[in-house]
Amino acid sequence: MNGDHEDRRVRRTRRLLRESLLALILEKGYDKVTVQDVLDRADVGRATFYAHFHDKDDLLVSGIEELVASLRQHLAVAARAGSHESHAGFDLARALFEHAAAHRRPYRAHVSGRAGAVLRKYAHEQFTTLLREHLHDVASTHGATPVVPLEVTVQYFASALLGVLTWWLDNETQYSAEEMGNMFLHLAKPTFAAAFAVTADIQKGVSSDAVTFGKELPHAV
Amino acid sequence: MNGDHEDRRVRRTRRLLRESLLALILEKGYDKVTVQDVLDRADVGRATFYAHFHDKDDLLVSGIEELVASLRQHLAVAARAGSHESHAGFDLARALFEHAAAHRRPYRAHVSGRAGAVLRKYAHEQFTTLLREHLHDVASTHGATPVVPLEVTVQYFASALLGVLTWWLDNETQYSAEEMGNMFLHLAKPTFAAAFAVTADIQKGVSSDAVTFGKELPHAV
DNA sequence: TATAATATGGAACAAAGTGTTCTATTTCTA
DNA sequence: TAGAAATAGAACACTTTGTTCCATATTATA
Repeated sequence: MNGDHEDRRVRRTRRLLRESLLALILEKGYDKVTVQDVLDRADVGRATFYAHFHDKDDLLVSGIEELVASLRQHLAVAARAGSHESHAGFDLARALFEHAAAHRRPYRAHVSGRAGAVLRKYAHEQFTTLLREHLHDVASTHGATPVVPLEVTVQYFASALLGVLTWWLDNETQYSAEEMGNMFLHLAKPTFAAAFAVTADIQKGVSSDAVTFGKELPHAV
Repeated sequence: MNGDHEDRRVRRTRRLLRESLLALILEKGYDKVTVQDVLDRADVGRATFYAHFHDKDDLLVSGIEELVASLRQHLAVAARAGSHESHAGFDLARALFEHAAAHRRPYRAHVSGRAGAVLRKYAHEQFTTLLREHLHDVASTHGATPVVPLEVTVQYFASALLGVLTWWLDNETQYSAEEMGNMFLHLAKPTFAAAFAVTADIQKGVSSDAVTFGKELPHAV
């Protein structure tokens, strides 16, 4: 059987390349790093590089995938732990800041301003996917009807979260992960309430001033 | 007197170069556009290009500056018009979406996902600067004390706004500028309230559950 | 441990792009 | 119209990219 284990040389090469790129991003920013830089730093031959990765972007993405996997796992644990209190696992944000604090180096390289356009886009996609699933769940579980098109809310939250996180990563942190998480939640929660109309409340006529936007609901035009 | 007027040839050259870059960004995305592409499209000589701009980024930034100037003017007008109603010119957002709708092409090229890292960063800086000034004004005018560090709120709003705008630009719009502005405000307003504690209310003890974050206020730690 | 498989290093390569310099020519302003 | 200034074009050295070939090394495994 071999299925699972790569050749030791392969593992070594890929690890060296990923680590070198990471270090170089932190030093010069992704856009200014050349393949040659990575080769020199990793002390790996040119032909070898192209045997493993199609180009610089490919290496970059490969590097972040393990970080994303690690984050997803961390979030899953956090979701299970806190699902009964507060806003139904809404402390995903808190968990994210914790995870970022625990893996500050890769986060700075891959999420902050030092990262290139490729990764910012990738990170944004990860966040929107996560939030889309989450909001969808919450909506159907709590019988909440979107007042604003769900996708707009998703983009809104994902961008705000990514933006605050990026700022925190790029500015020598004066706030702890916990503080950041709490601040974000404090800002986000009221919006969360505004984005959905709880069906029960509507029946009570409480949400009389709730306006519905977009074309999702027929009577809204 | 010459002071104001550039040589007609200079105007023509710069205009051609900017327009060519704009068109090429929309076709291929900024990162894949080469100086040679711009030269060919504009039918301008290589030496001429480098007589005017230091490099591709320089041309890019020069191109966006007139857009920003135009936006600032539009916002100033909107602020004057609506300063008495609603949240003290908070409909800056509405005005932004209007402006973006009126200048869709340059917005798509310079703000959306097709733009490079350079411009995203530039746009983010413009937004934060604008918001920072605005929130500062509102805070001092209305005697509102930040509950969350002002810079965090700035980053939060700027990112959310830029994110929603980008999404709107990149996805063949099904929503009008007015709808987008209204949706954004609907999401943002509650957060705005949560970000500040109005001094008058504090004296009445209404904000008893307001938590203060960060190290800005001495008693918060 | 011997061997067959395979990953690596190094060099050489064409292709594409960058930014500079020089000169002849065209176009502008005054 | 004349002098000033901008432009086109070509040639240049330089950097980076991605590929190919082959000798050498390391590895898994029988």
